[in-house]
Amino acid sequence: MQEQPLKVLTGTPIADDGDDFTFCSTCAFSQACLSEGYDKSVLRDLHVLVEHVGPFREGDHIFREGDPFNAIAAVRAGTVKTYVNDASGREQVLGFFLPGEVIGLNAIHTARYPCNAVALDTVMLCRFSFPMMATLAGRMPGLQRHLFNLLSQDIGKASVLAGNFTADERLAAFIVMLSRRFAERGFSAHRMRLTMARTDIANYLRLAPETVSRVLRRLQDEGVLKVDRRDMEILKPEVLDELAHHVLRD
Amino acid sequence: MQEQPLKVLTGTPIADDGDDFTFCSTCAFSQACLSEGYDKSVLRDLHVLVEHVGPFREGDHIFREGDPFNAIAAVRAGTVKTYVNDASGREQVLGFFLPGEVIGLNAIHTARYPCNAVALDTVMLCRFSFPMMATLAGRMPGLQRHLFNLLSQDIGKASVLAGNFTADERLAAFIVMLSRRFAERGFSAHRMRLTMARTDIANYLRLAPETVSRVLRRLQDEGVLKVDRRDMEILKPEVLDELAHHVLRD
DNA sequence: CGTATGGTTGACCCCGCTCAATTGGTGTGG
DNA sequence: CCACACCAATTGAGCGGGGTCAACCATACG
Repeated sequence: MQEQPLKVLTGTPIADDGDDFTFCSTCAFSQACLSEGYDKSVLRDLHVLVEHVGPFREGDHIFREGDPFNAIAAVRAGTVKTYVNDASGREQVLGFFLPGEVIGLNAIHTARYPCNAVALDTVMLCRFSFPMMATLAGRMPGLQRHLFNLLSQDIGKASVLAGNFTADERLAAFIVMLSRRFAERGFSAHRMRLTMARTDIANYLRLAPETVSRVLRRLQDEGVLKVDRRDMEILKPEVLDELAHHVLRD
Repeated sequence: MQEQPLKVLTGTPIADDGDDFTFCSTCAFSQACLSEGYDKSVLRDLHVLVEHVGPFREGDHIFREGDPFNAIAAVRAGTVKTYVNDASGREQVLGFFLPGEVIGLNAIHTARYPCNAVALDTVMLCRFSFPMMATLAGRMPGLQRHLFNLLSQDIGKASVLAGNFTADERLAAFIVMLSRRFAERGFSAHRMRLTMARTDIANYLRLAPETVSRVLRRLQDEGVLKVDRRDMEILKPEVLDELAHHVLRD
């Protein structure tokens, strides 16, 4: 498999499309075949179960809680928010998924989606039929290992929510994580567009929207951030890292 | 495979031992072979990679953060606590594992254990070499599916910690979950022994030990619980369910 | 323009944390 | 068998971070 020329990624985070024998470069599954020396027929098997779907528009639901599960999906472009409605009917944000990340992994064991997924902007997806993928994984050790890795990785992901951290620490950790995830996919680590509303961030971090507002204001006053509406620039990453340190432990 | 006579389980939660062709009845893997009609040679393959280890005594470590990962383990008897040390060196309890539950699943993708595991009382384990298990899963779709299920199941497990719930709700949810997990394995749902210290419960729920104490006291005064040291009796399950309702959404 | 929606700012209050003292159960040595 | 120490658990007093409620502001859209 050939190395693809590194695309200069600016502006809207959108992954390149790949072709019949190459996955999108940011795709979570691209490494599954790179690591092993599979011939083209096997790769074709893997690609044949990939279905490009979308675009979804802001507010469109990708799946809803209780829907029968049959596929996981990698985000190609845009941001997906997952959430549930608690006993009182209030929304509880579970996570945000950026390009290259995989949604639906927590639906496997119940055969139904345990949460809702909604597009926060224009979203493109790669759907993978999970039964077919599992079958294929039986023949491709590399793919099986990759699936185990993806699943295992997600188990410890709730660290920002767990632990009783201060509002400052939570928000700092949230921003640092966003920054890292963007950087991993080749986007800027310092300038980013927050595709989610303040209320979503607050809800995700289990804070009041007012608190998020106040903390952002203070960080801006201290020259750590520059926030204009949904555009954010990180001016002093080291201050954020220091704050996030307690949450992220690194 | 024959149905085993249902053992009357009282007192100490300890799983029966199984034999060469039968898993311990409470084991998380017992269903992996029951569902499919595997012949005995395949079952022998599965059993041959099971290694009974223990006993571990109270305070013994089963693995430590950073240890190289090579095996997952099902708890046969006793309780295992997992925890990490945060940036300030303070302990952060991640979870408690009862007989029949599996530890080590979150270590797969890093190839190192991301947390510590310690025995809270006398603990017996079944170790499964993970590389061997993964290989075998390639030939046994039922086993592969079971592993996917176990992993998927664990992704959403942090619900008691996520969400900003009151101390009452958190503690009630904790007790209800413990009760259910004991009941699932055939132990009493109403009388249980708390193998973990108050400080561990508090730490796990992200509350101060004093708060746990006070809530338990109030629940006892209201006749919901009877607590004597580490022995707990649930007198009004419906009150606990009502409190836990917001956390567990059911 | 007027209206709607999301975001910001201010005033007040409550839940749960902190600090400190006390109890009680358990183990140990004389 | 008792005296003592040690640690977990409990109880009380006081306080502060962040939630709640309310008003205000700004941008987007008809």
